[in-house]
Amino acid sequence: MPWNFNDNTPIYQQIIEHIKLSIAVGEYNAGDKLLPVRELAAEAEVNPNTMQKALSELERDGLVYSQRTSGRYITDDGDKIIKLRKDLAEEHIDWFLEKMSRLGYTPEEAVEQLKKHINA
Amino acid sequence: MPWNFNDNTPIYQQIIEHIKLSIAVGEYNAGDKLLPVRELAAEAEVNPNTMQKALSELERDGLVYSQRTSGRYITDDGDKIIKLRKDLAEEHIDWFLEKMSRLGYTPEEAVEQLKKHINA
DNA sequence: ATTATTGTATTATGATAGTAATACAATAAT
DNA sequence: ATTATTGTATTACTATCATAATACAATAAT
Repeated sequence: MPWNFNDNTPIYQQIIEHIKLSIAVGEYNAGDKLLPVRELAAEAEVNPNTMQKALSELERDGLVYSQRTSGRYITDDGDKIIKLRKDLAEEHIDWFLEKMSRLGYTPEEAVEQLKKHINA
Repeated sequence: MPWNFNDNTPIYQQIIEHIKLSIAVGEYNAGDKLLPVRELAAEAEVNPNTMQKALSELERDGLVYSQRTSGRYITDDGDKIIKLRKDLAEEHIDWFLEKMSRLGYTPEEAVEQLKKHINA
């Protein structure tokens, strides 16, 4: 699968988001083994260093961990994954309400606009 | 007023958003005269070129126009300003639904989560 | 014990983007 | 006509990023 990047954001950050999302929606499960950095890099068609950079950050977040030569794994903590999805949703919600608020919409009005948009 | 910037996004883009927002919510009115680039730059504490770059883009969007030495003005087209606010809201809605969709939430579920968040 | 596979670290290079410094151009004001 | 004020253009500096090439480190597999 050729990963899809846009030009505005650094690739390594897009990789981070991509993998986070994959974890959050269950494309990876707790404890799953990841492909080696070099293979992931080949698959995404980026330099191994770029992939490594992204993975390192995911490791700092505790979403993956690596075992020296055995490979790299998704966290074994299933709750963490559930929390991840909730946190991401929460972020989007906060962001949306914040933006709408700055435009002068109350939370209730924001919901209203959202509904209107969906039923159209 | 010291403008408030974060570090992730280019300053000139943040300026664009800032001014767009000011126009959209009526802090500027159609036809209003803007301060000179240099003064705006001083006020925002950025380099004049950075301010200029932002203003140029707003000009391409037709939200402001400049008259050689007399200065720079907000568009005279009031409808355009009304449309701007709607468009911005629309953008945020689309963005929100898109992000939630990728997390596996249907539009209806997204609304539900949003409501839940507000009543908490 | 040796080898292959994996992650990690180092250093360098080229490209791009953002910012900055400065000079130029046009015209309103005097 | 001159000057001050404004927008605009040019050029250069700097930081970040992506890539690349290589080397190193650890351990599972043999």
